[in-house]
Amino acid sequence: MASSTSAPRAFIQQQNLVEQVADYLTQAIIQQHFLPGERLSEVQLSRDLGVSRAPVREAARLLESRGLLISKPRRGFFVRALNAVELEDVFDLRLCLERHAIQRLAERYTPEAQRALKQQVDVLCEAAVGNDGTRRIEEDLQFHRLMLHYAGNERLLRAFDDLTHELRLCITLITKTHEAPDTIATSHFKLLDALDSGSPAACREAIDYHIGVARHFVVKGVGETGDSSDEDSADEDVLPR
Amino acid sequence: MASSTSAPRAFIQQQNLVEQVADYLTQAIIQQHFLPGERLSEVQLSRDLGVSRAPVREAARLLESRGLLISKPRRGFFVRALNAVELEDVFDLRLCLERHAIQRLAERYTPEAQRALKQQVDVLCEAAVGNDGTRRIEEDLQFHRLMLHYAGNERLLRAFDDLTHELRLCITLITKTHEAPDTIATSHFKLLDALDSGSPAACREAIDYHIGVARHFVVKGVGETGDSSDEDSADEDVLPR
DNA sequence: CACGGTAAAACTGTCGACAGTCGGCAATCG
DNA sequence: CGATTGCCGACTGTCGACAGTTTTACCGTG
Repeated sequence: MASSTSAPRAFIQQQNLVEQVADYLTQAIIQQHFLPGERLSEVQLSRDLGVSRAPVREAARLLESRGLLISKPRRGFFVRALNAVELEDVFDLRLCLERHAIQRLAERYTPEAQRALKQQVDVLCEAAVGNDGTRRIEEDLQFHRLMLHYAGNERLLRAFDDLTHELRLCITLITKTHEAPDTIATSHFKLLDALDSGSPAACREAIDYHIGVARHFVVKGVGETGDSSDEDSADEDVLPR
Repeated sequence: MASSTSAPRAFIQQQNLVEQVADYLTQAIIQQHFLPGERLSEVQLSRDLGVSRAPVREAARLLESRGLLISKPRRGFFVRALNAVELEDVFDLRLCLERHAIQRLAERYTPEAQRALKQQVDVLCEAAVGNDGTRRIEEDLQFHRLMLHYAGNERLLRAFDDLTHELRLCITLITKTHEAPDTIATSHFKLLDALDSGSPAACREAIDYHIGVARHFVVKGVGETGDSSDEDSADEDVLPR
């Protein structure tokens, strides 16, 4: 993380530097090369990546909007650290979005969507038996992303993507305490069955159960491994306008 | 804990240039000083505002994340233009968020929340009889923001705030075709009554009706005044990962 | 007169540099 | 010995400048 004499990424020469830096930072944060609460030095990063500070700053702003970083004035950018409450809020919002999405999807459940979702469940099951925890999570998220996609609301999908970025903040926690392979499979098959049935109530019940299980595992992981870091400012949110 | 007033917030020093430029740009876009689809020249803006291009670029990135601008590589930043479908999506997501919020709020409807909401409805009614269309919209949004706030999910509130930024893109359309004052009042009183009743079904019905009316007026406004602008690229969304 | 090509102008992406500010450390005082 | 104050280093915020690219305007040609 600090004092990286090692050349991190040599292939910084393809498209927008900003997006490349943003991708690098995202991966580095997800893989915990930068720990939650850690401060990111702009000059350090620009030196390591061999670019100027301007792209680094703009990429950091991008990640800030995605909830991966937070900026303190005159202090710099810090890796976001989710506490238990914030994590609960994330899962509550996810429940909100996916409930809505599965209802919309049930209204317009095309054979194409059905095929794509089934295929993704197969991929997920294949990944579930492997020991690559990160890939398991990614395929899981991809299934849900497909649901949101076929729900037919681009804006809803964007809100979900924003949320998954934050979810990836604690992806290492999830990989350690994830469900068993067969649990994952049955849990997703239930979603497919509910969609096939076309019953809104069944869909809602299935998604509620599904998110509830995921939330349970993540919260358990946070509780075991330790929560977020510093709580420097105990400022109560006095309803900003 | 000496001072009970607890105002350690030292406003003495204005914020950084980035936020100032962002605020200026936001207001300029809302007030249609920059038309939808119009390109924003960085050098022009920096000259006009008397700052360098760096803060302008960072502010533009910020607004891009809020959905007010879109950036095309090597082309620059353009004012976002919502077409009819995107607007429908925005209202669908708003319905999703507010349905969830009012359910959560009903579960924890404190006297404080009740008082604040009632007060805001009074303010809104007062604004509704005036002829300041923009303020009417802002007070309306503020009421809904209060609902989201007292729902107790910070992340949900942030998603709502992101959405309102996009809603403000076509605020001038809304001001022209907004509802009558008494309609606004009764519509919001129904929400309060539903919350007072504590019935989830009543809350859902009230918010569905409420959002539906708002959506109707906005879509009508778009249909009358004209939709979005250029559709240069007819790229079909091929399910990006 | 329409059209295509070329060159100039303008603009974005990126860089290095300077100034103001913040945090930490040490010297001084009670 | 502990607390306070001044200083120093490091860093962020901001700026002007350069290179590559896109747009535009002009000119020549069919």
